[in-house]
Amino acid sequence: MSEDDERARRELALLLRRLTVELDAVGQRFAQRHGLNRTDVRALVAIMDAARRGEELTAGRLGEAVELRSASVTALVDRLEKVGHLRRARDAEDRRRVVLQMSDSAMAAGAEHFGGLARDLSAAMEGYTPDELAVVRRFLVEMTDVIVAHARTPEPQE
Amino acid sequence: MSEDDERARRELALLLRRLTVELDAVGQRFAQRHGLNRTDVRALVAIMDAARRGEELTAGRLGEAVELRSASVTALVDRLEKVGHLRRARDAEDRRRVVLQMSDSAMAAGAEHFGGLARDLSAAMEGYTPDELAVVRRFLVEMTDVIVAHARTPEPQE
DNA sequence: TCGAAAGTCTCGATCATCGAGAGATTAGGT
DNA sequence: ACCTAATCTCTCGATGATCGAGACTTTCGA
Repeated sequence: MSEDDERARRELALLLRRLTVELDAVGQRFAQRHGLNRTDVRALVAIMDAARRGEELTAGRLGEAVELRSASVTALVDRLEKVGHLRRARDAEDRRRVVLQMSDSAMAAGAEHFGGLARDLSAAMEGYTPDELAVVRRFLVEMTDVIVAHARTPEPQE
Repeated sequence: MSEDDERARRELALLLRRLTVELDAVGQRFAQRHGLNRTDVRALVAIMDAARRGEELTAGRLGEAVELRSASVTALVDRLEKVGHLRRARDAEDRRRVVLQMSDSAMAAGAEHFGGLARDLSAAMEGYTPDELAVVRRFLVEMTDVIVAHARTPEPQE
């Protein structure tokens, strides 16, 4: 393997990092625009993702999704409910549970912001052949696997 | 364009998001392992990046890098200095400035954690031809451009 | 039916961040 | 050489996000 190859691979790794930074900034922008913080946005996204799967999140499941303790979830839901982005509803089947229902306006705002990005990304992908997209797909899957291994694996001892 | 193409593109967008989530988790893991928070890690990474460019960061520039006000930077540097990850030094040329010098141990820990990931990513990229990597590179650059446009652009009015 | 478990909430404490402003140093115009 | 304005960092007090401990309600299982 040549040094140029090595440099090219290093550059790709940096591109991946840059992409994550900028994608984070998209959420950050949504947060600022709506007077929310990072956690609030993550929560709304988690609820939207669940809704797209046809599920409703309970407070507890939301806490798992955004990695917060129950006390913090209560405060989080209080914040979002106060500004009208969602409302609590007792689960009829298990009255201990609180299911979170996103308001139509919040759902629309989220779709506007993040859906618009998805559209633009999809449009930009039209400049690639199916074979090229397949290569990209394989690349992203493999890199994600490597990253996941690093995020979950114990520090190597040497 | 077929529906399969559309679905493939949507899946790629989701893969990009998943990758960012997992890459974030890598930093999160470093934070937990060293008793730091997200901001602290971002700060150390910024200082390491600068060091790789042969620069030293001042308190003010670090604040720009991690988007904190000066009061918060002072607190941040206090935290990192207290645990020995860096030390303050007055800039000899401009004595208003405080230059931040990362300790060798912190630098080593960062290189271990993030450098290891970079190595593994690079190794995983050996399974691709130069042409394939060129396609991936073009893809990442273009997608990042689209994302940046979305992070900086005003909301479209419709 | 009764005790344990699950789900959420309340309360008080802790910590990260900020705005306002102080203090020190440098830059620029005269 | 001055003097003012600008720059850089820090201090202080306030605000807000998060947490642990524990209370309360509801469900589950023996």
